[in-house]
Amino acid sequence: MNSKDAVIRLSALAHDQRLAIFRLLVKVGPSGLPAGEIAASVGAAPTAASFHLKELDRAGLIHATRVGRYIRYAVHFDGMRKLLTFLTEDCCQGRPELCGSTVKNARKLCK
Amino acid sequence: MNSKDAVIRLSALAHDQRLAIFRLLVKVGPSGLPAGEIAASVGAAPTAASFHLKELDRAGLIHATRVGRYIRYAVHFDGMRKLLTFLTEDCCQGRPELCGSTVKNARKLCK
DNA sequence: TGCATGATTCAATAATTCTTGTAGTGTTAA
DNA sequence: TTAACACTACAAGAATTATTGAATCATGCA
Repeated sequence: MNSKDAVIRLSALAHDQRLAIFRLLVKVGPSGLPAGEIAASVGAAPTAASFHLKELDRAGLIHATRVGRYIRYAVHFDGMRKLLTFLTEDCCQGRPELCGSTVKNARKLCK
Repeated sequence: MNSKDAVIRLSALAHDQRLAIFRLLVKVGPSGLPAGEIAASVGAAPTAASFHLKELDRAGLIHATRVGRYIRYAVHFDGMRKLLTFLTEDCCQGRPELCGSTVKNARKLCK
């Protein structure tokens, strides 16, 4: 994970509908959802949803799998994890007591 | 933490120099650094650094404190934590085993 | 007060990203 | 093979964001 990839991922998430799509897929888990269902859930036109799904895919945050005439999208958990790790790397010079409640709460992620 | 705030924070981080500033401040911890030192560290002009610091501040990711004629910036750890939590909320419907290595590794955040 | 230093604000241009509609591709089933 | 469906690709105008230098503000000290 380098800075350029992180910026691409953060840019992908820095959009209302894309963030909603990402969070929806995080909730759903590895099984994912077809594009049409995603579009309906976040209230986006199919053409817009397709565009945003492509952006998230390109950023390495989700991945697509064709199943018959549907295309299912699911979160790319490793891509998400690497981004989160990159953001907090070497936090407080490895002295977690300096972060206050950050450590304790970060441990609750995806609990 | 709502979607709009999250998008503002993600947009703030989705920039090469701002991401570098943020990660630098995460490493440094609560004591922070003066604006000039931050600018020099990330190779930005003072005027550009000031602009980016303001963006990060406005997003609630860092905060400023004047100390004599210096202005020190430090990470706003609670703002960072809330963003990370928002991104992974209700992950896999509360069934962490579905995430694979995500849980285990998320726990290493800010270790 | 007057000056040097650290940092910010402003304004104009350049660059990127968003939005929307239309056309097109791939797949299923009659 | 033809029709219907799910989804994607492309293009153009609109809107937002980045960059830069000059001017300005705030503080400390002689």
